[in-house]
Amino acid sequence: MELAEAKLKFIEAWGKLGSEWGINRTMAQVHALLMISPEALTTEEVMAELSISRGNANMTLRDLIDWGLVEKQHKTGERKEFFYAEKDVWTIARRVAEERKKRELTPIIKILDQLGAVEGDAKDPAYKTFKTTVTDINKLANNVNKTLDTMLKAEENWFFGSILKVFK
Amino acid sequence: MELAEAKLKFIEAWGKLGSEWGINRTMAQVHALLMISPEALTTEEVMAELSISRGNANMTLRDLIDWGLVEKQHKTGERKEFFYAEKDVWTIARRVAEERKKRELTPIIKILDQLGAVEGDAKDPAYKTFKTTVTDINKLANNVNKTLDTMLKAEENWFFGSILKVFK
DNA sequence: CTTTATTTTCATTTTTTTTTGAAAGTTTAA
DNA sequence: TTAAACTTTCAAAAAAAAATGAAAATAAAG
Repeated sequence: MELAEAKLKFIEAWGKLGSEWGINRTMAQVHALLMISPEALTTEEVMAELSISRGNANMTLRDLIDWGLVEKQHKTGERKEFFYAEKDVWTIARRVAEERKKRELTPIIKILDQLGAVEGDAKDPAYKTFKTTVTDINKLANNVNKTLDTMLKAEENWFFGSILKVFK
Repeated sequence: MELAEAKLKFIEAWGKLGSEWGINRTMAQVHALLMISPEALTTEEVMAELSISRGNANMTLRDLIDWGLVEKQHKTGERKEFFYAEKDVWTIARRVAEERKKRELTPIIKILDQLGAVEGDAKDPAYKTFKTTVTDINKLANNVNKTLDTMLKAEENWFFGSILKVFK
């Protein structure tokens, strides 16, 4: 396969995967494009490569910066801004985990805590089932939370090395 | 908080979480409703509780069955079908992991394998960056794959018990 | 069979999400 | 200053996703 073709396929696949996980397809595609670019790109280049509008490129790049996956660079003599993507996959995975934890896990745990305080008749099956389900989900969420905390502090090696042996 | 209010909040929160993770909001809500129902519900009941159409309820319930999260039940003397949700959170987590692995992880690994075979000049930075990025993502994906395999075979205890101590 | 209850399908409509592009805003350099 | 280069915003348009509902299909009962 040619590089040009492979690039297109990678961008397409990454975009699809992103959209399956609730991430805007274009954002995932811009991320893919920058990940495989050795050099930082300008907004113009991103627009041209992916055939997207200026507004879209700008907003998407800002979102990627908010996710900690892309950084703005300035080149001396150049007036334009350049965008460069983090390329270490372990760092990428950690940043994504960190953001989703903050944006989604923490809020849902807060709600589950509130719902755990529901009042009702201990003999009512509807009450019992509700309470048990919410409590169990809360426990699981807290375990995921703790595991992520550990993971976020850990070294790359944690995942690529020893961890797997523990479960053999 | 009253049970009725708590139920609504739970259904709403579960629907929101689902949509953030690429799962149709209504599907997540139907799942939430069934998880907190001690008894299996009919299509009619699901329609009424969530104010959704028959077609929507039917398709959503079928999807939940495909995900292995809900089962159809038949009651003697009753002609209607009843729907009952798995309530063990560890089983739910496993089923979801299993399905997403099959639907998303396996396909992307296949593509990454193909892209790893890209031909090019070993001195071209564009080629090098592409190759490195794709290879690294492939390695990570394979590690996630292996970890999931282990997890899927493991006991509930794996997650709720010992595992966390390993990382202390 | 025939009727009736129930489930499924899918073309159409509605809603939600994403994208566009032009105007407004900002920064830099002369 | 002023003007050109560049970035950001956001109302409107387009596209994508989800929901509706009535007709078709299926299944059970008489």
